[in-house]
Amino acid sequence: MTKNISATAFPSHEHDHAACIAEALDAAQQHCDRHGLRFTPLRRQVLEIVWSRHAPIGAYEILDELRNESRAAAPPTVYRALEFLVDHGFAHKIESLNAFVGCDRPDSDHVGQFLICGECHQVGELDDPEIAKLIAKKAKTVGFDVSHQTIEVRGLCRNCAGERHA
Amino acid sequence: MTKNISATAFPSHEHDHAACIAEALDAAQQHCDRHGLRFTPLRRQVLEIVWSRHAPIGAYEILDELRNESRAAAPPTVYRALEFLVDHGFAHKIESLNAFVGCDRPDSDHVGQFLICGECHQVGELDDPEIAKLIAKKAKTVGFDVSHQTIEVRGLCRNCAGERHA
DNA sequence: CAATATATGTTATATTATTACATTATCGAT
DNA sequence: ATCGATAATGTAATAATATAACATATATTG
Repeated sequence: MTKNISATAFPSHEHDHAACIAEALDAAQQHCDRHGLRFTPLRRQVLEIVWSRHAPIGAYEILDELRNESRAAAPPTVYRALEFLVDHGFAHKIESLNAFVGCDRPDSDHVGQFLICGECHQVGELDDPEIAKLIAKKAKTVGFDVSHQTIEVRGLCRNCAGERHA
Repeated sequence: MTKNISATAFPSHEHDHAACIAEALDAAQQHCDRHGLRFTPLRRQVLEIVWSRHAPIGAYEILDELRNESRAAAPPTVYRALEFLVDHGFAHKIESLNAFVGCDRPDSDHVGQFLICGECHQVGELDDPEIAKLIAKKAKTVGFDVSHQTIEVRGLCRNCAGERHA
């Protein structure tokens, strides 16, 4: 049984946030080095902003952050960086929120299966091949050939469910 | 084995379009009658526009249609009608397209599992409880309690696959 | 170092969605 | 029937999200 949720999903409130951001940036850096991709200062900065919150962040919030960090920025600045990050698996877009989350497994060519907590708004990522396969199989029964899946699930995460009962 | 894709999904190019719209409108009317909902002329008109295309339609395209049909209309006109239609299951929003499709099974409290053809842009709706259950089960393994699922799948429908080979 | 390709800056605008408030239509009780 | 309450629609303004088009700068390659 492989671990099927990322380590950073629904972290406890006490987790070492700085360290987990650093890890994600390192992973991205290494991936880019290995694949001849240009992890430019802008792209790194945007990824850092995305990771600085363990929850989806909108493009215009990122834009505000960039400007706070005194970088010249306009919407295309952000959207282009996000396009790079999403294309290479460093981040995902959550369609139902028009917002973006970091992904710490750039290597795996996974379908993102996102668990979005309605309480803390954090997002966990399942990467379960069984789900993907079942959907592809069911689609096939009606003659549909799947190329990409968008799966976004709302609900309550373990941390928040615990707090409700406390 | 229950039929798990709606009759109107990926209809052949020769299907009786007028009849299938009429059916959907009738079904909506009956559902509203039975549940004390007000199927007003505006709501009917918007639903008819949504159904007039077997593919997702954007709110502003609906707005244009309404104006063509010489009804006073502004964005809230459309969004409010859509809210009603979506709330009661007569239509669904496709999050990844910011667009809306008709649903011909208002009664069933189903999760929509949408098959979006990249070629003809039509949308089929799976309503497969196995998929929904598997996702809920997998989420549970990481302590996540599911309340709603958004599932949107891209690919190629049977009709279009056939035409490619023809 | 020149030529090319890639990335970013900048302005403008397109697209999608909501807020706020006025008006009209419908429903229920008298 | 009509009054009052509720729900639906009209209307104007604006917010939020995303892209197009073109200029400039930075990196890569020969």
